[in-house]
Amino acid sequence: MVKIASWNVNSIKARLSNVLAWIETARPDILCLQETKCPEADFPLLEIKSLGYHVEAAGQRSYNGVALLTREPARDIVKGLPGDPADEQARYIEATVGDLRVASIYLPNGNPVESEKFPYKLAWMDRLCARAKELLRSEQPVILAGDYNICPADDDLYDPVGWRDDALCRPESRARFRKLLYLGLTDAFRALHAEPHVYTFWDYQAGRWYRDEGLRIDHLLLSPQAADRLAACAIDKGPRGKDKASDHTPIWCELA
DNA sequence: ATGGTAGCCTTGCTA
Repeated sequence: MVKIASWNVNSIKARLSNVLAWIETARPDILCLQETKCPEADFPLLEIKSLGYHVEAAGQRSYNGVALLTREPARDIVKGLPGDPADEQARYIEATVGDLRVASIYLPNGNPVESEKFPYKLAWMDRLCARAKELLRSEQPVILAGDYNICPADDDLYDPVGWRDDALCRPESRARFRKLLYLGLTDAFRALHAEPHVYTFWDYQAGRWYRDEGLRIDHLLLSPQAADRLAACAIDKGPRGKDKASDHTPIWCELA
């Protein structure tokens, strides 16, 4: 059994003690991080390596940043989503770990939709779709894990009407997420859990956590060869309730 | 109620 988790930590430096504590209890084989918010040279390697993990990171100052924490060394690392050499935002890292090809994805938020940020999001999703096609052609187990900044359906958030025109819920965004599924990828959480209103993100503002008013925007997408092995998938709400919490909480799955 | 919070270092921007 291999356990793969994804967590938007909203700064690895600010979250280090929470992350270390979660790793010690959850013991994932692979942990995909997003919004690390630091260049690779500043990544807190010692503390993570002392828990028995290898670190591969793609970062930049202040914004974005992704990483792969793995118990086995990662091989054949790709940093940056292929398809646009001019894109300098640190939102994608991909590697082979054991027999699994895994990516940590921080998909652009896209708000406000009137700005250039929304077309950037949609174009980024088109590039992700192209990359997913390539990976699926390998017929290997693949897991695309991360903060997709996409709320797939109205029962994946607390207020569908209020969020209707948000970049996380817009039809253009949801259509591109469905396109990933139509390629043959499986939403691991939805494959095993039908219940509505289960979330991975609760805004810091307006008491959203205390009211359980959140969104399901962090996803584990599996190729058929990975989905065949899917044994469990869960959202661990524990870390969201801790002091100095990220606004996201980890989602994990186990493959037989 | 045009609010509210968190993290970065840019005392505004991103989310």
